[in-house]
Amino acid sequence: MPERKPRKDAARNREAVLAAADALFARGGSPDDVTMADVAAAAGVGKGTLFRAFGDRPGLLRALYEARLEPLREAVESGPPPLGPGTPPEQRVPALLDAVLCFKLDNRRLALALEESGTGSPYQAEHYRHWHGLLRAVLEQIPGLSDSAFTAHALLAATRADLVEHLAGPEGLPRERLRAQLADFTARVLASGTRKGPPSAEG
Amino acid sequence: MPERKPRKDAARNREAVLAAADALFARGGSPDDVTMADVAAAAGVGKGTLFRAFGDRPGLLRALYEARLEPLREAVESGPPPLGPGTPPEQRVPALLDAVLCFKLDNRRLALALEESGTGSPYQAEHYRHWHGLLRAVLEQIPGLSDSAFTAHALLAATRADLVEHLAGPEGLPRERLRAQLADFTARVLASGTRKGPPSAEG
DNA sequence: TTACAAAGCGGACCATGGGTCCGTATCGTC
DNA sequence: GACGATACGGACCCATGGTCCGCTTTGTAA
Repeated sequence: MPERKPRKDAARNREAVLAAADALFARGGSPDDVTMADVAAAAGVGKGTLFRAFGDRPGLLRALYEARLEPLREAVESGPPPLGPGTPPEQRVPALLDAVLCFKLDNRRLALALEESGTGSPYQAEHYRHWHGLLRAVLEQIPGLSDSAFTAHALLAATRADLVEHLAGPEGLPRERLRAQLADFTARVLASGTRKGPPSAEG
Repeated sequence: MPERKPRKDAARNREAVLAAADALFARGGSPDDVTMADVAAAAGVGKGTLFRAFGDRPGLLRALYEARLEPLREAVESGPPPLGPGTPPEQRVPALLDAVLCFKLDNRRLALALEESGTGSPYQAEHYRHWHGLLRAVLEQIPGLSDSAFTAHALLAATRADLVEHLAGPEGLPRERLRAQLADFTARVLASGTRKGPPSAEG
């Protein structure tokens, strides 16, 4: 089932919808002020088209999110340090968390929309499992840390979209300050496992 | 405005609604399978009554939650150690987090319903601010910890209802194991501060 | 006990937004 | 150019939160 390619009008419409949705979510305001009808109208297509292309609202959000996430995913899977695979765990963990945080800062409304409008728990989502699995694996390589799975959950929880939104905007902490605080927190969690010298808290 | 007391049928109905909602949410299944109409029907009252008493859905959830939370709040505000005020911060922080975790374990569906069906972000909720403020104040008394506010957020994030639900059930980690993991994580966060000066890159 | 206003009741009703359906238009192939 | 497959689009459906208002209950005061 090598999924035969879509017709070209279908492809065009798909792109139009993604672009429109992107623009709408970018505009400030609560994510669920953006209705599916709004998106369809902004894209210049009918609701039927929208739903056929993405299945349902979470599907659209997911598609958007994945698209935005792609570069980061690539950087993590096959990029240079400190994100890429060739990085010592002690540096890679904070780098990963910082990257996630920055991503959520850069895509606040979208991340928010996805987490709150998701099909049930965000923890079911494929992309969460991906990040959690990765982080867990890296944590596992750091000696002196037990419960990598839980630690990964707990660290990722500190980057949840609604928390980030609460802290960062509007009129909240500046970006760099938030990054520093997360880095500090991460360092504390990692430091306690390793007995020896300071892990050079800088990423 | 010394809010004159409600009529007794109103009081009775309010209780009936709370009891019914409690029972309905306790029954397994997704929290939003429980509609307001369901609650009204189960309580044997009309929808109008329900909405007059609680304003809206989040209002009902909040009322239920607060009621359940009351004993814990009391234990924290004026109970004996390790929850009460007379406890050294190093012991009180883990005790508080453990209490929150246990509470969410004991009231999973309800906590879930509240967090996901809340009016926007859970971080706006009065009860969150309460816990955060308290935890932050206690953390502040521990030397060597910077960014108490962020630390409090991050620690509380590890007890979020959907994460707890994801980990604990169904067929998940047993209660004691989860508690142990959270305790361990908390200890790691606290331990790292007491060793030396602040390693942070930003103050 | 009766009278009567204020408080409360309840369920028909409304608005909104996600999701479906199907007659019509477009595509792409022969 | 013709014809089947694919896609379009917006009218339509329906669940659910929330409102409205004529009727009932309660509490009080004569």
